[in-house]
Amino acid sequence: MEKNTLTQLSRIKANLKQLLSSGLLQAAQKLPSERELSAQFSTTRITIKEALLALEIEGLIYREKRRGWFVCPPRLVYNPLSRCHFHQMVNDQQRKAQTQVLAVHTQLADNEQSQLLALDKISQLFCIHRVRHVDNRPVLYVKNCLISELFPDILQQDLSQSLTQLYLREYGYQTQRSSFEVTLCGADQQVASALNLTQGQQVLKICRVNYQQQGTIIDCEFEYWRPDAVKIAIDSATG
Amino acid sequence: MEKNTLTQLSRIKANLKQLLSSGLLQAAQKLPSERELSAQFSTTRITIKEALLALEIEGLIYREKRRGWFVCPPRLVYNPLSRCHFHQMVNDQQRKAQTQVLAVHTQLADNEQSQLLALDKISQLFCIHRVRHVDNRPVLYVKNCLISELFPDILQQDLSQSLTQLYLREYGYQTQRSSFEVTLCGADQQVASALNLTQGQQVLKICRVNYQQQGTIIDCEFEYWRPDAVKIAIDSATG
DNA sequence: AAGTGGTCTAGACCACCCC
DNA sequence: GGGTGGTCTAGACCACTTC
Repeated sequence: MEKNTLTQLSRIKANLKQLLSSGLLQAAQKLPSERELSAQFSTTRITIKEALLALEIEGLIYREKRRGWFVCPPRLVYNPLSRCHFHQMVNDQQRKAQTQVLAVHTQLADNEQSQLLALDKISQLFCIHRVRHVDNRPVLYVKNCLISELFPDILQQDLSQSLTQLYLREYGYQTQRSSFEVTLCGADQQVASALNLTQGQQVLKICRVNYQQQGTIIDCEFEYWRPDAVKIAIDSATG
Repeated sequence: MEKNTLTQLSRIKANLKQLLSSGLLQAAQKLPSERELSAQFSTTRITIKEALLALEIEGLIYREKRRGWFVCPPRLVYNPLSRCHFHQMVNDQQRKAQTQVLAVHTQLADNEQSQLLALDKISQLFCIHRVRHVDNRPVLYVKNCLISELFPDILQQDLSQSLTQLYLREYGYQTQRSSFEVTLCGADQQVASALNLTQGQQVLKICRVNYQQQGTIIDCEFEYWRPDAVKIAIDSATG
């Protein structure tokens, strides 16, 4: 049987949790600095950091690189099978959505992309990199990869809107079916910088492939979410 | 622009990654101890630990409490919408499955359970706690909560088998529809101890509600996965 | 310029696992 | 009983954000 050890760590965690649930701190508000907290709890910064990391794992607080620790706002509820687009989903949940195009380029499909898109020959892709905000916080980095032959001149369009709607309006492609995978991974330089993370911090990765009416592939998408910002919810009835 | 700082940390991570991809270490094999590694890399245990934690986030290695660090075996691919049961899913992926019943008890539904089960009055529940292994590693702690009125005498059955099949065979309840939520959280004492985790380590939580033919609720289920052990994959066509 | 988190050193004791 | 990771101290310098 395990002893019920009362460590510094659990004492600090309990205190901080009480502070968070007391409502003294608003959502997205900054916590005192690590140095201040270590003074208040008469301990070292390393121990404080461990306590903060534990609360981060529980989804109570989040970090912005070299800016500090903040209280988590409520999570966005996200159904990756829903045909509803990002701005509508966010608005439906009484939050404010924003999308910013970071970069657009053409490239040859790499291994991962070729496999997801089921390409049997080397193909040219359009890649669209965007960052999406909820209530002014960047929470999602998303890269869409499209087979360029199927989307002539799409790079001349306004790409900060819903791509799903753009596909339908300009090319007549409607998402009929999609498949996706969810994993956790470390943020690379690009993702980290867009989401104000430290490189290597954990993000939730969703790889999705969209299929149109005839069953052929439209595009594939790589989503990298701040893990504290989202809750995946799926119902087989409403697929 | 960010400077391309070459830290100790990234040096150690790169070296360890090379070691892992070299194939010198087999899946589930133990890494050298933190003290050994800190000597090899001429650094302190804290820095080594940070490097190991980073690799844990990337899903390359995992910990067992006070036993050491190990190489991650390939992930189990899991579709929570599939009607396929655990043992079959694991066998289909050429892995070995095992289920162990930890505890069974009756209790009154708490808030979370009442809400998931859509109970409008205080109800008695059967709760079945089990741990599931893949290739002899405990990777999933699962708690099933059933409304006791609907499942007379179920506690006399062998509960290490598939409950879905038991529901069908003994009571005629077939899962027709299910809904679920995915989040990350810290492991509590029970979960941690069953999965050889340290309390507070991150686990992937899946809350699921199953509905039978007539649309009424069968049970709800709380799954806690070792995050490195699983990859969620869903296809709207095969739902 | 001041303050923040990110990284790092050089130790220590403890609870628990394995032999 | 020896070795492991878990926890903890008391500092330090650096890169970056904010003012």
